[in-house]
Amino acid sequence: MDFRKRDNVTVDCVVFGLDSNGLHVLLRNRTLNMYDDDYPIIDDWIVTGYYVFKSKTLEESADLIFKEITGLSNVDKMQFKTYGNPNRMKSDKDILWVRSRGVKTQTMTTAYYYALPLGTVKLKHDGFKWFLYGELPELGFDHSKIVEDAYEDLKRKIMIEPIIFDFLPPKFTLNDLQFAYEAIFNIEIDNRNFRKKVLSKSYVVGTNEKRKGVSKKPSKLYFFSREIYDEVKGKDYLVSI
Amino acid sequence: MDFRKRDNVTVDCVVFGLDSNGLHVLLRNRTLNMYDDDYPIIDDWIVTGYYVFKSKTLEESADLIFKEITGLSNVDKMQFKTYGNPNRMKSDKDILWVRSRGVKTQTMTTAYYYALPLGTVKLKHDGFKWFLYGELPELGFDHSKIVEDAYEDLKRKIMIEPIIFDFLPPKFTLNDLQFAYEAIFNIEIDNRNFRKKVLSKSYVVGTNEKRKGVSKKPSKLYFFSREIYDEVKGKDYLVSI
DNA sequence: GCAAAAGTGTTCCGGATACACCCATGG
DNA sequence: CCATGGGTGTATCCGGAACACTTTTGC
Repeated sequence: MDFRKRDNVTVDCVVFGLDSNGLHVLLRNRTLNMYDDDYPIIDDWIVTGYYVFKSKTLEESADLIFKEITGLSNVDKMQFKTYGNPNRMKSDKDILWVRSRGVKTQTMTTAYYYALPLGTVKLKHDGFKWFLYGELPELGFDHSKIVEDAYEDLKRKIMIEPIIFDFLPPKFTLNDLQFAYEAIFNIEIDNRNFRKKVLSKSYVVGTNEKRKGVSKKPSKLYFFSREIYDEVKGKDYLVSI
Repeated sequence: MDFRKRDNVTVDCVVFGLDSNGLHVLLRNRTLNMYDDDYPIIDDWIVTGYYVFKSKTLEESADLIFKEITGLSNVDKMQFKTYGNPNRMKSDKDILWVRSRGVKTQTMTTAYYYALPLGTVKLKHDGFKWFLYGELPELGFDHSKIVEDAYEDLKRKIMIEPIIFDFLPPKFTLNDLQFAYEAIFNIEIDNRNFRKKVLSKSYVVGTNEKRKGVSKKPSKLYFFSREIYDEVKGKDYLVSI
């Protein structure tokens, strides 16, 4: 394998996680101490990214990073945009930080996002932290824009691809699913109409199991069948002019 | 300006053009003669692409290429995907051709598409040619896949962004617009329902002008108002779960 | 005056919305 | 037995789909 890196190309991974508090983004602390360990001159947050190895595809490179930070494999991802402005890094902080690492400032980056239930990730150390999407801190580089673009793309794609299920465990209740939509779009949905609509989809399949303990009345569990989805999807192609 | 190139990054431009025959793609002939000028050992077609200059953004690089082949500026474009498989070029032809040009085989490419009325382009020489989308020839590299991806992305985005108007001249008839949809989606649309729907959009604005000569009864001309569109668009955000 | 494309209304159906109460369980 | 979230049905409305004939001009 060719372990050399393409020294001007990186991959960035925006990780979305959902729990009962809402939609989160996983960020990594960016710090730089110059003279005094207690007073970092840089202390903000970034999306995790890294260089692409010459022998790897972009997808493989993204998955390597994702596995590094979450421990997970085989999670769906979406490539949503490539950023190639040679002046992407323009703030003093960005240049300082990048130089301190001995890397280049002229990099382009291809950005991906991942979606998962927040609880499935065990963070390695406190350099990583989940932030509610509505309460993001100051981000380094152009990462505010990247996260925003990821979110916009997510909202779009979620209406035409079954990404929503990536945010949920394999078995979920209809109320879980409704909450996922509500949290991501920041809207309220009528419960009865929602159930009708979801149950009309053949690819949301009921089980005989019930989730107990959490609430008072046990709730029925469903799962998403990708097989059925793949069969059905071509037909209801979105042509509504 | 830094005229050095990023020697492992290119930009590819898929150019879609519409005329009364349907949706076309602009391709460029790829030939290689080795021993005998009359018997090229490579003679197929590719999408136009080129290296990215270190001082340019990806967008600027794409526009340079686009201007080079069409003579046009300020045409909307869509970045739809970045291809980063180090083994993108695997066929003998591809490797032969690339080596003959003294360039690298390990390149990634960020791909854009452009949409315009076919007639606005004056082709410089017969190395370039328009092909009906349904009758594409054999393409070099992974360009069949790229063109296909571009088309899929186009069909998707066209439903949620006003790209359709890029295919038409500034002033167009409702029947032109209908034909554009029909050609791109390869469907038939009811004329009466279509008119009702389009006329309900405030951003399709009627003029007092009529197009004469082409057909028997002169037809009313409309234009697309981006100003009105931008005002209105936020409101009807696609949330239909 | 006729050929050819432009333009126009009404009915019907299905999916979306609005809305309020009973159910099953754990404590 | 009561608190809590789970689960259910109906009436209305609106946009989409189906469908055929008249109008205006060039020749």
